[in-house]
Amino acid sequence: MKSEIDIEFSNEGVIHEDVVRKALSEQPAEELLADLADLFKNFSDTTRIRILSLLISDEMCVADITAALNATQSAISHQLRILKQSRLIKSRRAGKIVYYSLADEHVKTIIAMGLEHITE
Amino acid sequence: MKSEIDIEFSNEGVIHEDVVRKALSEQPAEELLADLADLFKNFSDTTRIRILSLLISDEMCVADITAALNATQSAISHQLRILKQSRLIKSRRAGKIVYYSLADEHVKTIIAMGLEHITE
DNA sequence: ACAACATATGAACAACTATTCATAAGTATA
DNA sequence: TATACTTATGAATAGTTGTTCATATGTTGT
Repeated sequence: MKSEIDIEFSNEGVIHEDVVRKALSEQPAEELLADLADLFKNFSDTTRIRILSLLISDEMCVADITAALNATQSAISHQLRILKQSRLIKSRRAGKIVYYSLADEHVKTIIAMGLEHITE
Repeated sequence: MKSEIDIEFSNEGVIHEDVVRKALSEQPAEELLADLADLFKNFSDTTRIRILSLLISDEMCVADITAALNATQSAISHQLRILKQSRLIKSRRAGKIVYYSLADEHVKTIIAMGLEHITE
């Protein structure tokens, strides 16, 4: 009997079965890849990446972000919500004002990584 | 006269002018951020990230990718075109078969980076 | 030249997304 | 509590995007 793990895929039209089998066995779990796509979705919109880029400098309140990006308060607020739900940013309230900041260092690293790729 | 660089932003509603000024002065160019968003767009779709993840293991032909991902040949082909236009992958032809592979190491690094963020 | 096979591409459609507009919710101060 | 101010949110809309279907292009062998 075989000691190999059984990898499932439709054999239909496969040309190099060994390559497919190997690649699939080395793949991260399907769910991880979905989460990964969701993570990168946050960086795939100009408004959101501009917000994140601003927050690398310092924490900022909604009004300041809005002015800095020359956008609508509503648009910024909507995007902040998305970023917060993805746990990339966090917020703290001081009276009427809500300050947003990066949730951890990863955002910095990912953006730096991307910039490196582009400006090489 | 002032020796500072003049940063433009609508003063409307600004609360902490110094913070806005500082953040804006540290920002990458507008165009760079747009390119960055475009780069991450490639990783923000499950099909595309699954393709990239497969290609980390080895170069693969369209038929094999199609089978491995249990998708349509057309869908894969369309996404391969997008990835190629973004210069994340390259292709070589051997007869009827076209093999795709990662264009450079950055893809690996970016995916690894993302996985690290998720699985921490 | 023809048949068989691998890949690419254009058009159409459904699903998703970002913005706007109007308004609500939360907070401070008079 | 009335007002002004900051932020959040729901609905509507316009624009974008991924997949499918049909078909074209390119390649090999007969």
